[in-house]
Amino acid sequence: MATDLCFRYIGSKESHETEMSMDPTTGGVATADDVAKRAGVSRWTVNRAFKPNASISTKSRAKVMAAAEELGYAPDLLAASLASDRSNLVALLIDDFANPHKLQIIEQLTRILRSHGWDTLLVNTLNAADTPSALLAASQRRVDAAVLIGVQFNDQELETALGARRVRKLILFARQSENPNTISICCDDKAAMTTIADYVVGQGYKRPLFVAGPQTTSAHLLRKETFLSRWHHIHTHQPPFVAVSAYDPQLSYQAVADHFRANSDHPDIVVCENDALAMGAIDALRYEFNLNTPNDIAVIGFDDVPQAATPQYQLTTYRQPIVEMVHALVDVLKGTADMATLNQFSGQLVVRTSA
Amino acid sequence: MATDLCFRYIGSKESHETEMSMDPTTGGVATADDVAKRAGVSRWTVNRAFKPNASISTKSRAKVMAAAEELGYAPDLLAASLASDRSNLVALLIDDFANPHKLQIIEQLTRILRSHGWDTLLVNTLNAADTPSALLAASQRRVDAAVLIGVQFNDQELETALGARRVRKLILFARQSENPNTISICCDDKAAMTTIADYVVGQGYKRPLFVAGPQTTSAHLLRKETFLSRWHHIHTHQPPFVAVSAYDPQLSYQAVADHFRANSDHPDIVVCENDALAMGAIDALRYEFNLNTPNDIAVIGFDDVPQAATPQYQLTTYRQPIVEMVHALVDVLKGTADMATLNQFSGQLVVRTSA
DNA sequence: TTGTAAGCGTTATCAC
DNA sequence: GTGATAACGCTTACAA
Repeated sequence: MATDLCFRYIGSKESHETEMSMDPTTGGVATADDVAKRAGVSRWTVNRAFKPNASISTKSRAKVMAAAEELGYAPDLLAASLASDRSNLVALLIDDFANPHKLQIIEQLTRILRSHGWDTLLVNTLNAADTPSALLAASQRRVDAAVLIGVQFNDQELETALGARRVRKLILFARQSENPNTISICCDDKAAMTTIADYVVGQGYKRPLFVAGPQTTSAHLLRKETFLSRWHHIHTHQPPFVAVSAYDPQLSYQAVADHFRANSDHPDIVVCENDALAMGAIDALRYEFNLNTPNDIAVIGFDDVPQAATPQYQLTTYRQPIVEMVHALVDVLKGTADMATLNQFSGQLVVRTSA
Repeated sequence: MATDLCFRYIGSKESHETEMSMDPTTGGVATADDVAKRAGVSRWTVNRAFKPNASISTKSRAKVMAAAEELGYAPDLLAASLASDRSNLVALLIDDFANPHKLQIIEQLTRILRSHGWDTLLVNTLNAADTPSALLAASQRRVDAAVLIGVQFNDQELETALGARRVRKLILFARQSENPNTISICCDDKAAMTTIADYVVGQGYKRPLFVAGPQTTSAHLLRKETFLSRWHHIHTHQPPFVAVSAYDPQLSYQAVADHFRANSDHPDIVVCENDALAMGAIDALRYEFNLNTPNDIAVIGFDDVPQAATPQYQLTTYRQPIVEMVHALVDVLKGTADMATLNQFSGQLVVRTSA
């Protein structure tokens, strides 16, 4: 039920101290009407002047732009959204600021969306139960789409939240989902993880340990399953794995340390679901057991976060084509995307010295 | 001039594939009018029902809420903003996603603002010249305030951008500025750095090297100046320093390495303007000169980012009271802030093993 | 406590 | 190519 969702409202007027300056000639902010009057044209013409390919004479446009410049006019996107039913606003839902990869995504997403005319509403979702509420908040701003970046959510709740209000497009970025109401923009995780598994086999490692992240039902990575089944396919046995409840290096540190303490037959390689976990693993091995990569043990990650390239990690990892994926998101927003290839991106293995 | 600013507009209608479900009874999304009709009250009463302390009978409110629930109604914040001239939207301008401290700020800011009813527009400003354009974009969304997090900007351009459009409040977060049009919410940098300087002196270090960030004119930290003058005050000589063009560990790595190679009389402590620089410095010392903290050399930072606590850094640093500062921001937004204390926050020295 | 009417600044439609 | 007029969904008086 949507009963417990927290509605946003806009409160009553309050005193505004430290207001910024406004145009004194109009007593407020210039509107298209002001510009129209000054330029001696209709409001609609002013409007047209601000549209890239509207049918308007260059002379009219010049007049309008000159008047707009003098008045400091810029179109009000709020009013435009209200009238047009499109906001050029995208909500970004994110629940984990500790994972450097999410940040790379945010950075590219905000940058590229802005260059294409979309603004970004950043919504910090606290946990899976909070996602519907965040989605509702976004819908109240009439976002053109909501993009979930590895956000934990519950299909059932999502369904309710979606049905209740309009969220035009629900996009899962860098995650796969079978939910038919969502659009996934992601790598072919199976292919990627198979590449890694084959690399591990090819390098002659024999005793892998897999470190997995949260085992969610809704938007999972297929990385663990793929690696384990691929390994099983080749070596006819399933390697051990540990799973942590968040992509947090500290949790990985702890889990790996625990595993090594509990098992005397140490792995020769630790394969991690992503770099955040891999970095925690490397730290644990180094500071708890004095095992260093690559001499004593190997570690492999996924994502190629900036820290992966630093001297203390030199992490072998898999890089997703984030920029391409964001461009695909822009296509989705424009409605020009090829839906068939959206979850088929492929990246590349970046071989450093850790494995 | 504002001539080169890039105006946003909202383009013409396009086909919407993959649309989400809408309420079939109305053929679209429920409005306050629909709810009013269903509940048998006026639109205004519906409105009141969604305001926390409006004068409305509990019976009316219950009727309205029941109807709203059935129809899946939630107030449209776009229309509300347009009508009320307040958006409950805050723009967050950020230009550096590599600095972990910025991320801590983003996380707290988005979380706390949301819990107080404000949504966050995240604007990725590419560089100092881009800030006015970002500010304009924000103003076109009628944001209640723009918050700059350590964004590089040029006072002159800012002035023009502000004059041209309404940005009600321009807030500098974790930065000081003399610009009278801005509100600074920050630590008392002088007091903080004096604490650090006195600690360094007290621990008996004799030959500090200071690593500073970009030397901007508009929103500077007083850290370098404070440390150098404090040291001069005590030891009657000014220690050497290096400055890098961004708070990037890699740049710090390079600058520190260069300094150590160029000067044979090595420092006994490296004092850094923040943790990002400090981590780069530690890496450089370790991997270029095999100098480890704290035995061979000491390093001290500022910010207490999460990585500062990891085993490879164990960084002594200064923690700012981010959460308190964000609450102060909320007060500023509400108009209830005590403007006199906004740039007087004080944090605490976190002593670990690096110095 | 509740209802009515007039905006808010755009876009969409359709004439000219 | 250009201009009137009606939405868009809400808030803000003010009246009942």
